[in-house]
Amino acid sequence: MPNNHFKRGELYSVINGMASTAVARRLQKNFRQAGLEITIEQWSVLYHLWKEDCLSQQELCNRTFRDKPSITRLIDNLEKQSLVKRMPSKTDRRINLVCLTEPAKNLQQLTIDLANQTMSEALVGVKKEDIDIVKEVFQRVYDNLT
Amino acid sequence: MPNNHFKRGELYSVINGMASTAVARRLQKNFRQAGLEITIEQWSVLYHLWKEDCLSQQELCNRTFRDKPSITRLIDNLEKQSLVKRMPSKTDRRINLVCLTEPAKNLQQLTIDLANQTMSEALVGVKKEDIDIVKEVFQRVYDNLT
DNA sequence: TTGATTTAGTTGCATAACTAACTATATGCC
DNA sequence: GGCATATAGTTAGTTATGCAACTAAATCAA
Repeated sequence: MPNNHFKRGELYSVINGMASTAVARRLQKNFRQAGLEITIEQWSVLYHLWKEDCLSQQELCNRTFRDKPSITRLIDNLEKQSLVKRMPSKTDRRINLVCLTEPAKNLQQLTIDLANQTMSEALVGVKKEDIDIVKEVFQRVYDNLT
Repeated sequence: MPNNHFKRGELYSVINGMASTAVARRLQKNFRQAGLEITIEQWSVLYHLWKEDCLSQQELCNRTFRDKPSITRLIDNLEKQSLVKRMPSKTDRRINLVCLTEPAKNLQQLTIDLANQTMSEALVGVKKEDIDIVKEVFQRVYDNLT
């Protein structure tokens, strides 16, 4: 018997990421209000570079769950804004290392604060245990499909 | 004290809809393998029309959580594929009623089956109670932000 | 009735996604 | 060494999203 616990009307909203879309839109809005010109997608790349700088584009694909063309263009746009720089790898000439510039390094704290604030707004009235369950389910779904 | 129960590394995946993106990608793949040419976004419009045919574009905006330009273009593309037809409302000349064509009506059962099958694959090993909690959290997050 | 406001929908512009096809470099095998 | 294969990244084409500015029709109020 299939595991169809989502009713039809709800199925759709899961697939289309109703809740996560709403969170992303709010964060984008909060970025704009703070005078930040970056998109959520650009931020997600910077986010991984703040954790570990100078990753290859392929590594950014893995960590952001994006394909190669998407990363190519995100890096293009981030480079236009002088937030990252492509550096050729010294050991493998196929590889570009994507490194943060000084201005990008300075954005880290502000954007993390805005992201935390956005999640706080989103999670008002949600119990910690339930959040843990959501995280587990997300991970399980992701693992089931990849 | 802020409600930051998501740790940093997980925060991002919620905002970018890691899990729901994976589900959407799998469903798109299943559509393609079944020979269906429609996108997930187009399907989400058809989905609401199967529940209730001949909705206005504004009503489709509300039900699919999309803005007006997005719906305009989704309808444009669905019309190109002869899956829907814009019909002028008889009582309000500003309104287009978006109605299903016969070919679109025939797609309903197949796509619902594929969607259910996809959700089954995604939800292997996930408890029904946990799914209910996810749904509640999603709704709460959505309500908090809109 | 007319003039302001609201509502429904469209268009233009920028960014981003996926697929497929491509180039260039590295690796592995004979 | 030389050829097949795998890996890193780019480009082109289509679809979709968000925002701002726009047109047309309906509504509301003086």
